[in-house]
Amino acid sequence: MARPKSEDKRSAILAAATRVIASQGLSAPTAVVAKEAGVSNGSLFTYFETKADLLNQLYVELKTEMAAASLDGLPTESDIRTQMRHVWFGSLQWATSWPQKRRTLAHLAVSDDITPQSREIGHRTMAGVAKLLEQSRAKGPMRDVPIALVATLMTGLADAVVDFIIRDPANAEKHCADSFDAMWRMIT
Amino acid sequence: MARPKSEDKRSAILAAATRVIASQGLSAPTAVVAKEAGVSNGSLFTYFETKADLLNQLYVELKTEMAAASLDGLPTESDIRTQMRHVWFGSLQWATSWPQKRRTLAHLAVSDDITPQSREIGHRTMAGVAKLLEQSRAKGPMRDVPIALVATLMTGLADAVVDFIIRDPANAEKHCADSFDAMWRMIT
Amino acid sequence: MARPKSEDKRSAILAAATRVIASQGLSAPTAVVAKEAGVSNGSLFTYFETKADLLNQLYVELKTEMAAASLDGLPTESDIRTQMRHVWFGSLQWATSWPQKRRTLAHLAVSDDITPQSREIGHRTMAGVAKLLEQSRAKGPMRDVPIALVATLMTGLADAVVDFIIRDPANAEKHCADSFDAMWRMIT
Amino acid sequence: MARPKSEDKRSAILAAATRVIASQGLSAPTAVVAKEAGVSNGSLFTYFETKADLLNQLYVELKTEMAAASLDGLPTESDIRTQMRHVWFGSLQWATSWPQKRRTLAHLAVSDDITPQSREIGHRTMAGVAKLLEQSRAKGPMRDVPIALVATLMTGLADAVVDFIIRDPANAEKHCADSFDAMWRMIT
DNA sequence: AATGAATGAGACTTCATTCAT
DNA sequence: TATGAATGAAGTCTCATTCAT
Repeated sequence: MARPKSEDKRSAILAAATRVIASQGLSAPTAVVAKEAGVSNGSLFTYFETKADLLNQLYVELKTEMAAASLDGLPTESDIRTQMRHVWFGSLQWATSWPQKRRTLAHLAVSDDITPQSREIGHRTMAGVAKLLEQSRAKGPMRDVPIALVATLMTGLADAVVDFIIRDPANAEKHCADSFDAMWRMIT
Repeated sequence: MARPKSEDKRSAILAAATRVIASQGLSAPTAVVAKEAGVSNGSLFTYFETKADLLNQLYVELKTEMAAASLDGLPTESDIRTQMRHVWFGSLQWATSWPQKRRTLAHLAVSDDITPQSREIGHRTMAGVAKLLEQSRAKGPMRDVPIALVATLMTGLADAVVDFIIRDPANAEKHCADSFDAMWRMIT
Repeated sequence: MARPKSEDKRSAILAAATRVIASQGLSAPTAVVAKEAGVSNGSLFTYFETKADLLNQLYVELKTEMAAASLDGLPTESDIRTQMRHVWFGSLQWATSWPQKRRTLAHLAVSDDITPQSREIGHRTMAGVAKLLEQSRAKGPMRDVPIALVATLMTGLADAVVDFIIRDPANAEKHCADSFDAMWRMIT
Repeated sequence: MARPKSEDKRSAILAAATRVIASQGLSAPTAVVAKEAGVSNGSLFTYFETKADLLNQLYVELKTEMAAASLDGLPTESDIRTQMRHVWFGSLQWATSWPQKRRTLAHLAVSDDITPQSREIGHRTMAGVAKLLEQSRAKGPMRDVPIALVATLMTGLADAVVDFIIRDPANAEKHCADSFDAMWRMIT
């Protein structure tokens, strides 16, 4: 209860959790996370009530960060395709630059500990992207397809490319471009 | 002589594991799986040496079943698009008909317990689909993109649709059609 | 119930148990003993009702064998010292020739599974030696010490030498002689 | 800060283990040891990493205690025989005063869980006795016998007497004296 | 009689969470 | 507030013994 004293410590724990979960999976003990964060066993629980709570907050944090990376510096004056390309490259770049964050996020995304509320928040961070997407497909072949399906398809595509790039980082740039073209063909 | 190891029991355990993991996740206790299968705690371990072993065998089994569903009844005489459509509908249908299997497979796919060997086997079951894919994109805009990337994108797309359909099964048929069209635009 | 059919199988199990216990200790699973004996899991229990039963029978068998080795070829016409020396060398030789038997016997000797009855039987196999011992100390300094104590001391000495010889087998013969002299000084 | 690891609790666990192992053997469950120590199941493992670790520490502790009992109050100014007699009575007295410790030590001594390191440490605690022994036999009939063998013989003798005394404690004093005389005859 | 699958009690150990310091 | 020892429920796996074949 009450805001914990040190925001640094909170961040340290979240960062440690990211690293530990990336390498050990969600079953990583909280004790290991605490040690990695340079914090005591018990302190972790003054910052996060339960392990599930930690996981949820981490999920939201990573989702938010990813969204920010996609939208940062968006050329709002340019045409839709250019903006979309910016988003596509931004999010892929984030994911491939921070493989641990991306890996941990992937673990979290399938966890039963993540509440619908957290998922909803995560979803909302992507609102900006969703609007772009809406405009992109407005006059294309998917104009009558539920937007939710379109979004799902795009996300699925993006996830797949990231997986691929992580395994073959040498040609990241080209894979980004190729996949963007594919995605664009799909919705326009 | 002596009671032979019963194939029925092995199947019962795998089926039980599918159900239990779908609802409780990978951390489901082996004891629960055993009880659900109507088998004693210890018996599970005469059929599967360790829990990880059970998980791996289940993974291969489900992957194989899914591949079989996609390729079953493939109209080999028809044109590529028709065949591809058959595969697309087949695999989506399997996934939506057996939501528990699909959900469990999704859990298994991200588990650290699944060995590279198992993944390799799972991969190979999709060889038939891979060939079709190769032909599909041969003359399209992705002709110079690595086939592995194309396959990854398609799989990502399919996974995404399945997730979507599971949440909105009422319009499964339509979502299938829409997503197939999207996919086809992407590669041709 | 009823005598089991094959005496060979019984022996095979006892021999296997000797080997397995020597290397794995008393906690060796009965299943391992059975496999080592080339017999099925369940068959072991038609020859020995329980694991404890197997252990007890093995104890008696080994004790008996050791006693036989000591007394075999005893020069009953010679003087006491010569006979005693024969026994001493005989039993040490057995113990050093069959280190596994000796090791297993040592394990069994401290086990809580060995019943007083079995120990009594084991004790009795040494009766011949006891009589010799009785005569040896009759006129010596230990003539008024309880014979049981004398026997205990002698056994303790013998055990100790065997341990020593097993660790330094090269000079077995000399250690035998030295220790016999020591023992003889002790009781005469 | 925080509750410090309590030396009392560690001792309580070791003492409980001594009692429990004396009566149930080495297969005594850690849960029983914990309960006997008035400590929770899990706490045992904050003091001892594994059961084997507990066993090893207990072994070293008991060995050390026994050595201390033998050497405590050694009349270093007296002649060798007197000193040796002091040691002999001291160690026998310890063993007969603490039958549970002695019994547990006997169990531990034959356990495969005791590491060579622990045995080495145990061995070293007896260094003081070894020196005395060396002097004792210097001019006697065993002067050319390896000292290690002499030590082994003596230990074997002592162990045997203890076993005997435990079964017949009434005449402990006399058995001590008799066995010491026997031992002394042996080495001088 | 022989086989080996079936059983289920329990063993050791881990770990989220609490609480004394 | 920070610490880390304390807790005990729970998990995986083992194994003596039984029993269907």
